[in-house]
Amino acid sequence: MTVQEQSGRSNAPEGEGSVRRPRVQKNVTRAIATDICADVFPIGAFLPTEAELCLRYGVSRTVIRESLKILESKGLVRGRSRVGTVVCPKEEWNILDQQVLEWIGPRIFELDLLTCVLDARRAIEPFAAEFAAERATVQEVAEIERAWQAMRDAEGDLEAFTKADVAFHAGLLKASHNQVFMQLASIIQAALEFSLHASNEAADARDEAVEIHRRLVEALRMRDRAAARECSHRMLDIAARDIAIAVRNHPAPAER
Amino acid sequence: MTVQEQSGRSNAPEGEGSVRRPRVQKNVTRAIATDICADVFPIGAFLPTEAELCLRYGVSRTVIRESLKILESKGLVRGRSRVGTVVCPKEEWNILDQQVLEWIGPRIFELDLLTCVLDARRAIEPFAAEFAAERATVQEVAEIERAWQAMRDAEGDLEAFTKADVAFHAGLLKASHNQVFMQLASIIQAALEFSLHASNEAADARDEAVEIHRRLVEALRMRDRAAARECSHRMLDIAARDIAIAVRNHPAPAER
DNA sequence: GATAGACAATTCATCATACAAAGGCAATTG
DNA sequence: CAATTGCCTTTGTATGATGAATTGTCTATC
Repeated sequence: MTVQEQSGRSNAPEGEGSVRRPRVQKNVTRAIATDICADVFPIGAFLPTEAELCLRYGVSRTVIRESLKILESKGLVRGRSRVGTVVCPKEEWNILDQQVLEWIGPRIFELDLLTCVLDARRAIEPFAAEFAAERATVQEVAEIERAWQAMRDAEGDLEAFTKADVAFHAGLLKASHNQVFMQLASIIQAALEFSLHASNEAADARDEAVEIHRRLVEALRMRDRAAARECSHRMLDIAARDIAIAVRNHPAPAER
Repeated sequence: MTVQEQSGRSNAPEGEGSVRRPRVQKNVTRAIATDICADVFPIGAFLPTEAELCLRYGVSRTVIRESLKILESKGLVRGRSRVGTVVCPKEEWNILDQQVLEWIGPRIFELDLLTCVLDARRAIEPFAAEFAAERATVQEVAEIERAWQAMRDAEGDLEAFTKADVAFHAGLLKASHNQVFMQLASIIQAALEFSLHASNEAADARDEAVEIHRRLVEALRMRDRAAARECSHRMLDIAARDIAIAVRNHPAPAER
């Protein structure tokens, strides 16, 4: 199936002799990227030549080349003149990049990323909470509190709860006013989305999480750095439980 | 000046009627990026049209477009169909990306990044040191020790000392076996390169740094997590002094 | 038979051109 | 004056040609 067919807007009447040219760049990039993640193009292997890729995805070389440039800039592939384009080892992938994480999707489980991210969160979030307690604006605190309210009101809606929790932590990182921490929001979001779904089904676990999140908001408002740090720690202990459950419920990585 | 002239390899004899076509993609991308960083194209402003960019940099639209795609994928610009390409606010830049940091270069001082990175290092490196003490292979410890030796033997050579120090910390992050920490190596490197030059001129300060780095290597070898963490903390206190000096010696950011 | 140099084949890199699509703007029209 | 419509501009896509460079082959020589 070509990418034009994927993008579901080929319903305009095909004018006689006129060629339809839908916008396909994003689709092609995603298609190649997900094919790489799905081992259609395995690590270390050469991608097909540009000409072959044109046929496979049904687009011109222009689109293929621009897609490859994007993938290369994110570390997924490396193009060598005259030789071809090879898929880079996963260590070189820009896993902190939002788009890359979207392309990886649920395969995040196979990359051992969840535990890495949890460890990183243990290092970062307590610090971020302290900074936020010190430097967050009232607007930022209010935004975080809105996210907390959404968590509280989510009731049984797991989707809404996850979304609110993600917003909470993203808001906290933003309120830390540290540019490095902020950049980590995307990977923490991805990790949360894929670990929360698996757990958080027990109502009492959710209640416990909501309560500790509330205490953190309060600490921010009181500008109490120590309390904020403590809340963050407790929060991560809960998250650790969730992730353990999520990982257990998934097929073992079976890494090489 | 066009980009062809910048790349200093236009010395082949110009065959009659034959057109020289040097590889210019990287140069053009860097040129546009550094122009953005240098406020030639200010934040929020529109870039010139693709046609104008072709003239300005003396390359074809193909090259311009592929460059813009790369910049867009790193968050520096956002292209809107049929409207133009605008320079994104700095918060959206992918400052953890190696290339972006190279483009920013010494302007890292103007972005308040050094203190951000120091705070991030305070959060991360002690953790990374603990993990490294636990999980580093003997080869990794040996590599870190080689970096330490290079620091010790650098004597007055500031360039060599900085390079060795960068290698030391990159090796430590790698030895933590945490993919998130590893991805932060590039920004820590950039921060080190630009802060070490400014300080480290006093020989006794260097000696103190060398000594604490030695103790960390020892802790790794003994698999002593607590000692590794402690060394990392002490190291960062020294780094904090260096950065304070570096920032003081530079023109005030004069942020908007 | 082994090695070195020349050569051809392959594939990426760049250029140039053409046209389609759609946002913005202004003239037109009610 | 407001809404519609059509033109202009600019980006998005397609295509063909050619330069450049790496890889492997082929041949000549020892």
